[in-house]
Amino acid sequence: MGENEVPPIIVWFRRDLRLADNPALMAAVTSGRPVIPLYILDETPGVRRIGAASRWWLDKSLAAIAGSLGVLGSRLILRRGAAAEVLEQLIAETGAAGAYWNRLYDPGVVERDMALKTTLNAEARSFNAALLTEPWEVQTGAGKDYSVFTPYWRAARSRLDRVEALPAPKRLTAPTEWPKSDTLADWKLHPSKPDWSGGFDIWRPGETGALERLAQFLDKGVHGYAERRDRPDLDGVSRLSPHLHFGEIGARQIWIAAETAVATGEAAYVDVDKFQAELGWREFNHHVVFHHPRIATENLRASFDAMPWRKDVKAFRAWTEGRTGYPLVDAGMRELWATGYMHNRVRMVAASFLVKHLLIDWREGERWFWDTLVDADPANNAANWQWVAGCGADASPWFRIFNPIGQAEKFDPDGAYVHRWVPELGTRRYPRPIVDHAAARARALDAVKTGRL
DNA sequence: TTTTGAGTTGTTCGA
DNA sequence: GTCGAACAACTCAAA
Repeated sequence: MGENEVPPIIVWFRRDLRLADNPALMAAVTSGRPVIPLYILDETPGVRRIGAASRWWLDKSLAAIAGSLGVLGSRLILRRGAAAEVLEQLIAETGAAGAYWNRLYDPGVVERDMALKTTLNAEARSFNAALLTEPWEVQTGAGKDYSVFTPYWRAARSRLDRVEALPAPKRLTAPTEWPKSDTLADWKLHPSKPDWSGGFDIWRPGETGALERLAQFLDKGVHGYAERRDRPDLDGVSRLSPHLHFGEIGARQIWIAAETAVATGEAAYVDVDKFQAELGWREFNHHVVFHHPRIATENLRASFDAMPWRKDVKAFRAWTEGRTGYPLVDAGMRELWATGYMHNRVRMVAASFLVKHLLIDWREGERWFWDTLVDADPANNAANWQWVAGCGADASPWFRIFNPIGQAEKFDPDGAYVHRWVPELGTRRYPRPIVDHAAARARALDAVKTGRL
């Protein structure tokens, strides 16, 4: 680097793969310095590796953000390795004055980033891009973290009178010389031998796809969302979760768009509160995971440590492959396998079935979802599995056991969803139930009762 | 400190 | 078919 050159700022992209409402990027741009956008395929010990479906998504999302940066006269530098080493190396190579990033809140990542703040040989700055309210900003009257949703959301909501989002930068100054980069193809994020991603073509990863999805959802109207969101046979949910997970769109942008649509009366909104509360659950889950980092591996309620989980490889396999003989469960598991997604209502039923009907440890289900969901998220996935299992942050009566037949009748009344994913239903090829519902229910109630003593 | 009210998403039984 | 109660008592958050 020549003596007269201005030292650049590295913008370390992580799960914030967007240009709009990206405070780290905006801070780098407004510093007036050249900007080096970076993505690291992180191999830091203690940081959980992403699953196969997430790798598929990441591949497309990185291509999208690289393309958008290209339009602004910039690039995305790709490197792999332990994040700290990669950053130090790149700072040394480029003489960067700073490294900016947007904060994450999950186990391993928080420690990694905190350490970087003191060890990096450059100005390290972090920002909030992901959440409406960061985990430490909301506290109970006693100054503690919340573990019940309703009071948490009441407190968090009251802070959200004026939510603002940043625009996308118009232009990025390039460094005089670009550092070396891997190619996306080098990383082999897209599956091969076999390429199982045929059913994933329903998705459009990337910032543009995310904004389109939001517009589409708001356009149809959240009207009736409170009811329609429970119907897997209808197009009643936003399907923004993977976009949100990868930060292709931010919670603030969604919040503002929902508020604006209500204010301008573009659609008949009766259920916007319900939709916003779903963002609230995401906020709450991040709050919980920040204060309880071992949530993916340890019961939040220690009383569940005594639960007599069954080891049942055959049953677990039947569950993963959608061969339990319970149509709604099987449809959900097949939708997941085919598309990397499962409707929320069906997730609850399928997860409840694994934990309560099969008495298989929720952690096994959590790991399966981690690998197969395109929206697999350290906070949401772990917190929701614990919630279903009954050991989660929010007190839920232990006797709440979903009836997979009753749920199907209620939420898929014409069987459209079930028939779509289980076409052989009603023929001899469809398996008989691997457990009897009434017997399994009785067994689960007994196990929880005795296991808790 | 003690008390009090309340808590995402359910199921089954019997009247 | 509909409706209310029982399930079994716990924990949290705020007053």
